[in-house]
Amino acid sequence: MNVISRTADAQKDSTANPPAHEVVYHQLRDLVLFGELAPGDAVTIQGLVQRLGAGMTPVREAIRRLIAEGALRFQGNRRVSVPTLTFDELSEIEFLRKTIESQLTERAAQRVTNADIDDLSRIDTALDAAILNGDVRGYLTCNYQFHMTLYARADAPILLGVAEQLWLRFGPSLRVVCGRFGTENLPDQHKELLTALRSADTDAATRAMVKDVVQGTDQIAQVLRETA
Amino acid sequence: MNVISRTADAQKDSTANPPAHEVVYHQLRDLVLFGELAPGDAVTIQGLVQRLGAGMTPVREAIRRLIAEGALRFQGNRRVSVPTLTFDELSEIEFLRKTIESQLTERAAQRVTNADIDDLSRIDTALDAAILNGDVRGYLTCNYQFHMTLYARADAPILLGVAEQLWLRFGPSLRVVCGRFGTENLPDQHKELLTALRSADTDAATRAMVKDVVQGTDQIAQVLRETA
DNA sequence: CTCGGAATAATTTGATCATATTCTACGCCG
DNA sequence: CGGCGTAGAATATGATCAAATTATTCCGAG
Repeated sequence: MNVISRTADAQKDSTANPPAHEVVYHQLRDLVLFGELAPGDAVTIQGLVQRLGAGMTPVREAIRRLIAEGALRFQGNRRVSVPTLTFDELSEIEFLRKTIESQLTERAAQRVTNADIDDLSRIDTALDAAILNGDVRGYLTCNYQFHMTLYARADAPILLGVAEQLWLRFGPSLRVVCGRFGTENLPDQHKELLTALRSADTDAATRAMVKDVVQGTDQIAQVLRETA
Repeated sequence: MNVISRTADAQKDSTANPPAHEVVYHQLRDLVLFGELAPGDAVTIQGLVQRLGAGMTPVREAIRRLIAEGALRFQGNRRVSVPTLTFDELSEIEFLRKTIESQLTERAAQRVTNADIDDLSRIDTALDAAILNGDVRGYLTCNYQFHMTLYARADAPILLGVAEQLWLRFGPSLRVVCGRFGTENLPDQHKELLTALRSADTDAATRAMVKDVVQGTDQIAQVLRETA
């Protein structure tokens, strides 16, 4: 039957080893997203070949892909680097995040189940723990996971893709923010958001999300001001 | 002096031959954007190697880049194809285009010079000629050029980049629209837009742009409805 | 004699290609 | 109808070529 072959395929897919360029892409993506690479850092092919123990071709493809997504910047001469945000770019990002992520929150709020909210709660608990321990990497990953888990419920792949791209753009700067302010007073409107979700208050949820976005953007802006 | 060496460099840059992967990228991009490739068409590496007379590596990179931009779709098995839009995706695109392109129009309207408006006028004239002649390719390129020339004045690189990605997503479907309706009654709120720009009426300009977006989206939706 | 600057040499890195390997899909045979 | 083998395309590697930045050296001026 079709069902059997489908199951066989699914099993095969889960067992399938993902292609190298995919693996390298995700590794490099996380490096950018969680601030392992600082703004302005040079990204060389051969450096990544050694760092990740991969071949040249997969590394090349991963870099191209991340350039297309705005996570890396092609400097005209053949050099590639992690972009440094300008004020103007940051305000563009703020505008886009406010419209897109509030839309994602609105749609997600209408679709979340109790199990979803419990998942989000668990992530938020881990996030709090990371803040207490001063675990910057943990904070960044949990925060990202919290937002993306919620947005995944919005059932809007294109909006989600754009949102992911925006996060890639300010990821490196966010790491700098943590280094500057410490993990104590970082934006966390998650409690407010969770209670809004539990009471199915869509408006309150989107308001909380916008607050979270603005707060995060402001902190990055402050660091930019100091650096300049 | 520094000035002299800089000028020499600039001259060298203008003469510089662009790398092959860049050339292939733009060729393939135009193929998608102007509907040379229909939705659902398979995109093979070797097919492009022959069609464009390029090497494998540049073609690979161009394809990856366009996949990252949403212009092509990776089908899980190693196949790549031109995506077919769904209704849900189309409505996401409409939402994003309305917010982003109206924002771009607003910013551009505050910055355009008379020379810019004259440029836009010229493009619009060429567009009208293409419509009269039933020149689909000419219509598509002029229409794209009209919008992007305006948006370039907005001085907002990130917004512009997202807008370009969205155009890549519905480019193939737009070609189908032309094949279905002919070029006669295609969306063209450009006259209204131009007069608004001339009188520096920002609100009227953004209203005209939103109308243009909605009209285009509706026609695609109609074709999708018929195809399904 | 020392210092600054420009031209050039050397090293590093990116771009491209030819080739081997692996995986998918299709067709054939049991 | 299902499993196996083959064909063909995509993936990945390493070598080779080209470009750019860096380092060095040489010359002239102070």
